[in-house]
Amino acid sequence: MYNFKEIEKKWQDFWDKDETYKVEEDDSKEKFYTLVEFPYPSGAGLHVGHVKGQTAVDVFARFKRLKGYNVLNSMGWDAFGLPAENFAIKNKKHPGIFTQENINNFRRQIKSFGPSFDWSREIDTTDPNYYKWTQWIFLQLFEMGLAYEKEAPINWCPSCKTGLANEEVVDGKCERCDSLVEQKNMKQWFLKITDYAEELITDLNDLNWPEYIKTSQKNWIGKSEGAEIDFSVKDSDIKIRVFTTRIDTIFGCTYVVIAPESKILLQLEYKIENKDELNEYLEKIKNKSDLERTDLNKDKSGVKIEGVKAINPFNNEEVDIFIADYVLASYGTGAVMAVPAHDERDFEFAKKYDLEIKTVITKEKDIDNSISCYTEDGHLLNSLEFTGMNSSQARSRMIEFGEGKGFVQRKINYKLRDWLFSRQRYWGEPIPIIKCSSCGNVPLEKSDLPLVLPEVENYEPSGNGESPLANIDSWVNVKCPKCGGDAKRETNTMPQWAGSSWYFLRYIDPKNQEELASAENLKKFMPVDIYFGGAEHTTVHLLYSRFWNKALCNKGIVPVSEPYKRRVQHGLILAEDGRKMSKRWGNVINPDDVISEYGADVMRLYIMFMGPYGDTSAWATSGINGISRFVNKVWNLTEKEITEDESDKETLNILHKTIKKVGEDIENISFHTAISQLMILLNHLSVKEKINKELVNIFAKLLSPFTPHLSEELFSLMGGIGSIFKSSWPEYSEDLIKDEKVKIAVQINGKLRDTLEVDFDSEESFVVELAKNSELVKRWIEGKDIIKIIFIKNKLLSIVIKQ
RNA sequence: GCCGCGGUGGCGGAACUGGUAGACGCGCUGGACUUAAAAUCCAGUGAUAGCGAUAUCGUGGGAGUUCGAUUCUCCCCCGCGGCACCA
Repeated sequence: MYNFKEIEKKWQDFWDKDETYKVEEDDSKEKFYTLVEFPYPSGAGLHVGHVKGQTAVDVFARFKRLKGYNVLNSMGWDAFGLPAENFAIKNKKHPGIFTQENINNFRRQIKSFGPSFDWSREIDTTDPNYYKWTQWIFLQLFEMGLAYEKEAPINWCPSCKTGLANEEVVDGKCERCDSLVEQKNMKQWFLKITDYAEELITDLNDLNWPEYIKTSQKNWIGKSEGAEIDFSVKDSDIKIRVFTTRIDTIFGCTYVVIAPESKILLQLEYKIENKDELNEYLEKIKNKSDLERTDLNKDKSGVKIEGVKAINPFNNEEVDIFIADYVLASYGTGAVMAVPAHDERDFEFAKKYDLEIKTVITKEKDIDNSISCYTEDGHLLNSLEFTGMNSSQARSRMIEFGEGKGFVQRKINYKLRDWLFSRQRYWGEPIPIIKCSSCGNVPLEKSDLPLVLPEVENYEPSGNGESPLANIDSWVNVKCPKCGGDAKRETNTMPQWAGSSWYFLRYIDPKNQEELASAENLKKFMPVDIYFGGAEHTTVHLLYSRFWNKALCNKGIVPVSEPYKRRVQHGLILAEDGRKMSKRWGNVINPDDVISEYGADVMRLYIMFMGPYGDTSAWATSGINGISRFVNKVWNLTEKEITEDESDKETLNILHKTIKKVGEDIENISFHTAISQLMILLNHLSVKEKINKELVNIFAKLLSPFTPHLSEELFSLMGGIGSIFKSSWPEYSEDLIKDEKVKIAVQINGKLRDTLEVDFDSEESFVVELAKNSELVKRWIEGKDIIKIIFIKNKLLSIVIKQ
């Protein structure tokens, strides 16, 4: 019986002492940078989901090491965050204490399943030596004009008492605590991610990422190309600028709509005749929650502005102006031209308020067949000189025409908003800015970093938009570094996403005191060759960190514009009952328990065997038993007679097929099929009485990415010296993969009637003769005309007969 | 609504550029070992009919292309994920 407890411990100790996974200084070897998302060290401990990602990166890293690469594979802690802070509030203890305890527990748990991380490079985002550089990067962004302060309506979570980025609001609720998010006007720090919107889209093209992640990111950034058109307000100099992607429908515009929060209203104010009615409406809107406002099913409402008319510059027609909350102030210009005949929303609104609907696009040329709303492209009607053109033609002609006259501008809009970057909480990186009444926002000097998070008495957020740091007068009140006058520190902290936006750079040179990482090392190791992680980061972390990397690249700090060459995401592991694992259901699988019952190798192998890596699958105790059987059977090979005698041809054939398939499958992240091939090989070997020593060695190597402890033990039993991971991946021989005999399928009119065993590469004439003599075939073709014979070497013979 | 992915035995899932559907694992059935059980080992296992050789059906449904379709084309149904009043 395989004693996993003893053997796993033995090799884990060996790896620690041997520093087996330390990145080598050897420059002759090509680098390979494997990365897995570093965990937030929660109080709940390691989840099997973490194990899945960390095992996958480990399989890949070990494989690449054996393939001769100098592999960088490390681990760290994304340790700022709300749970630690909430713990601190409740227990009146520093969140760092709780965080350290959790980190220690996570480290122990991760080490207990034996992944090959270079622990000498471990990082922790809450360590001042780390966040010094997070702050430094902020200052670079500030210097580049990419970090700015602005008073704006922001997403505010009343329960977490902090502002949130757009990416942290899901269905109008706080991603963390599910409270309804409110809009609050506050002066806040933003990062100008929108400057990179275009690059963030186009550079996706060259990345080896799953298509669905690319589309998700594109959708999130939401590029749309169109034009801005100026409508002038009758009897005034005021212009209302609208954004549209469908300038081809301009002649169907029967009114203009302004968002309730739009600043244009102030300009128009002196002309408005129904101010009371408008104010009443605005008041009503204000009281609606964001969720209510964006509910698609809600009735559209609005109010006509009396006394003011807008003029369509294309035909000089006068149209009415409305304010309505179906138009968003935050997108485009905050105003739209309404074309009810060709836009669903405008159509709905026009129906409700009985407004004119004017058809200008038809599906078929010159035929007005539209009864309701037609939103597709088509041919123009009633559009003066543009009549008869198709939509796309009309769009470019109209833009040219309008640009010539000065009332149209080509414009690209993005849904992506700037990243709200300040949080009114304690447990985050302090923003390294001093606010001086005469000099404005003054950045700290590099030599003043890290700006260490000070001790406070009370970790509770004030709720009034100030972080707990604001209460420490001695920390807040400083002299302005520029003018020497009285000044105050910025008291907001950075969001949790900050530390994780660049951690992959720090692994490369984690102890560097002078730079975030040396240029030389960055050049050597960037980009990350393969990045494993979870689906929840498709549009948040992945987008933020690409942005930071791009900004740093523009500053000449990072040598590559895209940080992650290849991205692989894993599917969830559900509980045995098919539900999500949760304390509430009491169905959580704790890796500690699995390891003590079955061993680390069995857990790793099982998780990799559960199904396709990207798929969701449910934990099955019976399944893990099967893997346990497999591991014991592998061990039983050592009880056979180990010889130097050569293996038989069939064995070599299967062995070499396995070498080929396991290598290819690991490369393609098809771990479960790699393992099934290893099972096929084992099933073949299990019935033998004697077994070749070298064959055991090769088998151990093929298994080693999945079951490193077992493989080390086998390797050393077979006389290997040192770690198996310092050896090399076996090569396969094409000759040995070829089968000597092959089975050929014989089909008659497409139906399988017989299989013939023949020599490899047998000729058509030979196989046809053989088939014609087969009783099973004779039965079907006797007395029939053969119309056609299709022969594919080593595969099949298809005979077509006349019925 | 839009975009993306998927639907294969009792279950997880295999199947290369169209070429023997169901690899591998689980489960189940029978047998060996055992006083017995567990563990282990051996054999079987898509459905239907047949003692069997074998035949027919079979990859969500319907049509099509083809000697041949899980794979390609069109239509439809269902499930999952993302986005969603973005003009």
